[in-house]
Amino acid sequence: MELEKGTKVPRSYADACGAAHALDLVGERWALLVIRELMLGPKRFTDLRADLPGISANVLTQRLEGLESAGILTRRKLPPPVSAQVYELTPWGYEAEPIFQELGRWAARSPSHDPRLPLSANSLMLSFRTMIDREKARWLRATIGFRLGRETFVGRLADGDIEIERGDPTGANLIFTGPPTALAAAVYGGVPLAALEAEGALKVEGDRALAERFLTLFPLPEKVETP
Amino acid sequence: MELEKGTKVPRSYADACGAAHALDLVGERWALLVIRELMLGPKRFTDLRADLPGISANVLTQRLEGLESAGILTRRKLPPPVSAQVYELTPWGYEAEPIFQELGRWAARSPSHDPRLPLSANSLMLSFRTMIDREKARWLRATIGFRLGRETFVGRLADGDIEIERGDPTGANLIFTGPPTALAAAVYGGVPLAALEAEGALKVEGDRALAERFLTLFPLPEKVETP
DNA sequence: CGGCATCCGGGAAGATACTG
DNA sequence: CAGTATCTTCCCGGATGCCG
Repeated sequence: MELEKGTKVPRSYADACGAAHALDLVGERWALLVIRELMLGPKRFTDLRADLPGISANVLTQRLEGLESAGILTRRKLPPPVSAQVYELTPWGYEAEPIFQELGRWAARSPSHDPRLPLSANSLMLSFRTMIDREKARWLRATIGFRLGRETFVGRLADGDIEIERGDPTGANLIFTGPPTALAAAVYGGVPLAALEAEGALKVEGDRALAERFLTLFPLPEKVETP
Repeated sequence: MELEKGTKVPRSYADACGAAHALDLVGERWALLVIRELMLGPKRFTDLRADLPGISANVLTQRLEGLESAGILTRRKLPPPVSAQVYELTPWGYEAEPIFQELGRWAARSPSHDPRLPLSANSLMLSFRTMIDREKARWLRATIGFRLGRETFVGRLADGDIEIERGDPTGANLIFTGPPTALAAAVYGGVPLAALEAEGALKVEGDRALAERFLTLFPLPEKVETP
C-alpha cells in the first residue's frame, strides 16, 4: 500500500515556550552561524560560504531558504553596477544579537572552549561588542580600524562602549591589519603585540599606546573548573 | 581495505567564536530544552521525558550523557529513603538562563509563534521571569502559588521583580491550580479568568484582585509584520 | 518503574561534481 | 559566481527488549 507523501512538514517542537519556538526557527545546524555572519551587514552566497568553513553549498542554500521564509532575512539584488545577489537580515533578524552575546558569554566559561581555533572577522567584531569591560573603557575615546582579510571595519570607542560598523578605516587613530586569528591571539590569547608583529602576522599602524590599551579591554570570564 | 573505526569524534564547528562553541555544547536537538526543564531544580529521567513530549528515551539518554560530559549537569543518587537518580544542573549550567530569556524574547516577536501550543510548567515559570514588566510590578509585593500538575511553585513579587522556586504554595496570597496551558491562556492568551474557571480549567484561590492584576504583568512584545 | 542497549526506517547533513 | 544534483554518512525518532 502506498500513501500520499504530501508536503514535508518541517520538524517542530510544537511547544509554546518562546525558546522552543526560537529553536524551531534557528535550531538547525549552521542556522545561527549564518545569522552571525550577516549581523554586521549583507553578504553574498560565496562570502558566506568562505566565512563559514565547513558548511556545504546545499546546506547553505537550505538555511537561507528557511531563514528567508521565517522572515529573518531577505534576498536582495544589488543595483546594476554591481548586480550581485546579497542576503540581508530583516530588522527583526538584527534583533537576534543578544542571543549571540548570551551564548558567547556563557560558552566562554566552558572548560573545553579553545580561543585559538579559527575565527571569522564577524565573530571577532561581535565579540568586542559582547566582551568589552565598560569600566575599563569608560574614559576612552578613539576610532580604531580593522583590516581583516576581505573585510574592513571601524570601531568607535566612547562612553565605555564600542560601536562597530563596516567601513573604511582610513584616518582612524589606530589600525590593525591581519587575519582575525592574529588579532584574537593578541586580545584573547595574551600573545604580545610585538611577537605578532615580528612574525608578520599583524600590522599595527597609528597610536601604539592605544593599541596596548585596547587589548586589555576584553577580559575573558573565569573558566569553570574540571576540564 | 578496512580502517579502524575508532571513537566517533563528535561533529564540531571548530570555531573559536563563543556562540559557535555554545552550539557545539548544546546545539543538538533537544539539548537546550533538557536544560530548560532542569532550570528550576533537579528531575529524574521519567519526569524529563514527561515534560518533553516528543523526545524519545534513547535521545534523552544521549543528551544527558553529552551534557554531563560537557560539565553542564551531573547525575546524582538521592539518599536511601527515595533512592532515585536525578539529574541536576551544575552552577555553570544554571548560568545558561539568560540564553533562554534572549531566545524567548526574540522568538515571541515571530509571526509564526503560537502561544496556544502545549507548554510545560517549567517553561511557564521561566517565562514569568523573562517577561515581567518591571514598571507595572514596581509596587507589588505578594506571594503567589502555582499548582501545575505534578509540580508546585512559589513566586515572590517584590521590587518589580519575580522570584520563582519550587515549593509548597500553602499560605500564599493567591494560588492558581490547573494545567500550565490554562494559566498561559490567561496570562498570554487574553482569555478571561472567569471563563477558565467556569469551564473548570483553572482554579483561583485567595486574592482575586491580585489575580487579575497579576495577569497584566507579562505583556507580549509586538509581533513583527507579515505572517 | 528507571535506565540503557539494539535494530530499523527516514531524513538531514556532508562531500563532491557539475551547470547557467 | 551562485547555486543544483547526486551520493554517502550520520543523526533522529520509534519500537522492542533486557536488567536492576
